[in-house]
Amino acid sequence: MTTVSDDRNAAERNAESGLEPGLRERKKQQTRQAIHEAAFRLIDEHGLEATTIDQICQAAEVSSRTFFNYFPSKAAALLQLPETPVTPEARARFHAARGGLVWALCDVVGSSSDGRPDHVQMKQLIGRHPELITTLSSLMLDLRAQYVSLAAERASSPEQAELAVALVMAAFGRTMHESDSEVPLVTRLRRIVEQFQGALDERLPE
Amino acid sequence: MTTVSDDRNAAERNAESGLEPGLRERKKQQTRQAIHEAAFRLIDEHGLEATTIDQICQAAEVSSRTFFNYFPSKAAALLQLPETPVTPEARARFHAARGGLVWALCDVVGSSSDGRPDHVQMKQLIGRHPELITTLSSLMLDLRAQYVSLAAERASSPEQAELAVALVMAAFGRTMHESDSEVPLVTRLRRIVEQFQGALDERLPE
DNA sequence: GTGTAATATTGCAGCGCCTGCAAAAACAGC
DNA sequence: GCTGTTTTTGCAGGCGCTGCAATATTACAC
Repeated sequence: MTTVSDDRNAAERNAESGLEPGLRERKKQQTRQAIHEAAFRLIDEHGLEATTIDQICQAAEVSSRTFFNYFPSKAAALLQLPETPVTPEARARFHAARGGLVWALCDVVGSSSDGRPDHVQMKQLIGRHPELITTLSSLMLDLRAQYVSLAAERASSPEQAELAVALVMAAFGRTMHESDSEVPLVTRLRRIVEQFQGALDERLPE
Repeated sequence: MTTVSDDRNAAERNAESGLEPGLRERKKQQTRQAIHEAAFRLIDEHGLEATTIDQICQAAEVSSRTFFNYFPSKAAALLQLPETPVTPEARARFHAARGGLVWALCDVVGSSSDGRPDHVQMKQLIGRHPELITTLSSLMLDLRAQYVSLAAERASSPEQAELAVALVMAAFGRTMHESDSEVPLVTRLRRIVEQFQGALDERLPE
């Protein structure tokens, strides 16, 4: 029988009590980071297709089975997308943002990606390997769903929420093709949305 | 040694001389169609993930190796995207279209899909299985490239061509979520692009 | 320190997707 | 029928990914 009186696991109790993470948690983060870095280095060197998961595991010194305990796929280990990009702060900023729904979404999407510690290296990697763009967009599908439900909080209809997200995600895809990594993503997103505007107003249909 | 005097194969010689296709060619089309129909029926019934390629082959009465002689993947057999959606007629219509670049692209993209013999059934299938939308968009990537080069023929810059295609493809993705299959795709594309316009003009940024 | 529960890592067996290669079958033209 | 071409098929195998059970490691109470 167990000695603890509740049904929460150690990690939850730890997070709730605000204590520093124990050895176990530190090792997990360390393993996760080792896998990610090995994936990054090898894929940057040989490409996504040419790099096998076994090679990554060998470089990270873990078994291939452990790899899948941390990431569901090779691309996930490389890109390491946040599980919940819509943080409470992002949600607050979204509701406080001035301008239309699309522009508010640019803020959220842009800052969630800019906030990553290695976002500069990621941009450079994607710049060197354009084929990763399609991989990225397919991995972003569940993130996209979160953006849709966020957008629905300000949209007049669910359709309008999906419409706005579709626009911003299309703009996000375009930002990947640009090479100037020093400009913050939010700015670049807004620029592209403005270009969308220009393209649509170019000439009205008959 | 061979009895023909040139290095072209039978199919090319046939197409060039305009003769009716022989038994060999007819059987190929027949096999292709059998695989496609089996894939369509089984996936519609059990879903994309739950249907294995071996099941499709069994239903189509071909070996699994033959399957891959016709289609590179399960989804490709189901959707059977045209290899060249930009026909000469589509190109002519594109250049003759009035209105801006985006609107002209709507014509091409819309008609290339509406022209399919089974486009009504495909729409209904996608309506019943929304998860196919992501599969479809990843398969459309090379088609997208063709649209980009087509757009470049009328665009003032390559960037503008890619921008316009990104917009139209985003609109195309939205059309998949609608259920009214009787309205032609071109019309629905234009409607969504107009909604894009409205969403962007909703309120200008500060 | 020791014992026990919780958690992480690993090996293994296995399914499914997909490819190259070479043999066998089917077709085309004479 | 015979021959060359094309298609089909079987086979071997790599790779991605998952479930399961055994093992090793950490956490905690005593």
